Amino acid sequence: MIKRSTAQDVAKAAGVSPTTVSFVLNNIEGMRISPETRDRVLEAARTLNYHPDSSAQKMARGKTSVIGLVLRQNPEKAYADLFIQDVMQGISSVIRENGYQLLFIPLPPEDKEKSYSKLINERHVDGLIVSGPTEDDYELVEAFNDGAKIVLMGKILGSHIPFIDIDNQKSAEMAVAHLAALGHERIGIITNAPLNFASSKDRLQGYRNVLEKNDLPFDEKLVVLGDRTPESGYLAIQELLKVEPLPSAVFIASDTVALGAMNALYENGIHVPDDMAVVGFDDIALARYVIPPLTTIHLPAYSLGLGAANMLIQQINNDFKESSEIILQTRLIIRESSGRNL
Amino acid sequence: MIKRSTAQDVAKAAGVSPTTVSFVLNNIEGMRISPETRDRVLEAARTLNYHPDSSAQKMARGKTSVIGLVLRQNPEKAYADLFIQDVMQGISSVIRENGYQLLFIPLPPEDKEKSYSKLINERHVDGLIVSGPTEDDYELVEAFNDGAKIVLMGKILGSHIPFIDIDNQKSAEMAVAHLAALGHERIGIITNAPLNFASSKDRLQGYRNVLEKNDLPFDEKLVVLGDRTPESGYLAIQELLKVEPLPSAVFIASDTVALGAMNALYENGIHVPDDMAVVGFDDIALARYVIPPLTTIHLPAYSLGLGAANMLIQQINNDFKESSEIILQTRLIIRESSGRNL
DNA sequence: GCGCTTTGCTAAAACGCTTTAGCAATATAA
DNA sequence: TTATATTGCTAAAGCGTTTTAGCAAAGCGC
Repeated sequence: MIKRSTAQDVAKAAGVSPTTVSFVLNNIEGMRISPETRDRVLEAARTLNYHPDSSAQKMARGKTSVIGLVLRQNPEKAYADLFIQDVMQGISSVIRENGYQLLFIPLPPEDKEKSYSKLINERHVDGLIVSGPTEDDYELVEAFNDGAKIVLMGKILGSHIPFIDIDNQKSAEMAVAHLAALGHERIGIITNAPLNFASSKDRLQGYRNVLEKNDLPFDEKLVVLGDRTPESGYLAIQELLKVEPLPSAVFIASDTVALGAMNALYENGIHVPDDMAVVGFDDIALARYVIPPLTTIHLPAYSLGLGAANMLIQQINNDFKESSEIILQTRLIIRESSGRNL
Repeated sequence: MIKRSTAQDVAKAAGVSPTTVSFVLNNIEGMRISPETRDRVLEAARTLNYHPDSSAQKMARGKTSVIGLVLRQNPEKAYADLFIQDVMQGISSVIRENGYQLLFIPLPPEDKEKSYSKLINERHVDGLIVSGPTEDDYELVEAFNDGAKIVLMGKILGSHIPFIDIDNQKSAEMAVAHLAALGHERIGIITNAPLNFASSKDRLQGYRNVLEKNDLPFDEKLVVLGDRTPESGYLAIQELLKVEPLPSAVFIASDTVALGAMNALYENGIHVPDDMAVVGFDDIALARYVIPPLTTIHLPAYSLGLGAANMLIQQINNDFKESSEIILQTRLIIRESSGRNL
């Protein structure tokens, strides 16, 4: 194993001090370095294949240049929810630009041992983007109050943690209103996740609002909980199929869950949209390729990631340009799974 | 912002030296610490909410406890290939157990600026799992020869880098042989990725082998390149539909690509499997939920991730139990998309 | 009471960088 | 010519750990 070369080595090779090496390599302004010296250092660094040790830099500079994306889910499910992929793309794009790296952190909700402060205190990360926080994440609030740099995707009521989110309630209303407008009077719902997630609760509320506005009765039996995976949708829709009388449409508050549900419908010989209209939520990349293509709510996942990363970096730099509470617009994408007027 | 507490602070609070703090907290054997002192240190650490600074530990210990998963793809596509999700799960499970963390590193093939050695030399990571290396990744070989700890998922011919892989050629043979056995005589192929990826090339070779074995002619027009995404499949299948005479079956060497292709078939009113039989590759979680459910080659993605992580950790510890070349078994999963005998 | 071992702890160096303060040499101004 | 500014660099401290070497006190055998 060839030994890594250090700033010392470069300094010696170039006949200067490590200080000068640091100045040259970091392009420090205001430090006068003659062009010849600069070239010599650069040359030495290149021939020695020098790369500064990031840990040493962290120590010296007091920052890590790593930001963490924490997914408040089991590791098994963390990667299952497809919309997170677009989010990651958005985050990646700004992060790279600013010289940060992304650390991926699945953090199961039941993991209660001071995980956030651990993450931050151990200086693994400069800041955190937390996706899908639960409603009662006291530890997160505490960490933020202790000075941790945090941006939420979603929100925690009553906290002052900056967040970027969509209007889940209004978006769900759009989805269900579409179904109602098509003439459906008995509409089921499969939630995206358990109800301790704010997004689930809000989407369910949106569903109820539309029923009320259209004088449709609310039937608890038509509410089934999903849990982010196709599997959960596959199971959930079976529950719905047991209900009498059968709904003619279902709003599934997650495309990923909807994929599983649609398969179960197919297996049961129930045709979408003729026998059962379906509207999803998220507009994952695959939604357009499902058979039949899925009517859904377009959630600007890429922008969500982009915005969150921007907010976080601003926060880290104590440089607040934008508002610390951003709500992004969604829109209804009508494809085939919702069918036509009854 | 409440100041982070350091080992110094704990030492002072417990009335001992930082050395003792370190001994207690790391449970160093052979160092005699009285139970009372130990308790005092532990107590102080708890009340001060002490967490060791990971960078400082890295410096002192010379290791980072982070391993990198590098995806040899554009960041845009890195998350699109769904099978990688299962791989990540497998990796995560061993990594957690061993106290490592996962750093996610999309590394575009065109990114030629010494990226691997940069990663390793900057000490961001202790080791690397490289997914889908291209055939001619000299830099990777060089990094390995320089002592970097690397495990490949896939392989590079002629290098001695440990790898874990499947037999792509044989697996593709299974897929195409299934189609041939059903009576198809004109079978197309959409590759999973461009042909500079070893897996693509091998799968194509498997396809050719079966044609030959069954005395079926090889027609270049029936070979279209996919590129890991549903979009690429959507486009690729249209190429195939222009060919005269039309194939009656197609082997799509990636389920993710197949999803897009199947949608295009649907849009063109071509029924799967009656008008066109389809066999995929990977057996992503969704394959079972596609309509119609996808016949495919089950690739043990989880085990792949698990095995790779294990091999890497052994390599890091210079503790070679298992072989450094592992081939995992695949199997054909027959669902509906391949249909019945013609 | 003398040497020897064991116990329980600590001092100090090391890891590889950044950054502040400052110094010598040269250039400029008066 | 002397005072002052500028240029081009470096010494050394500091970041928060781990770890090696070693020291004082206590215990033990004789």
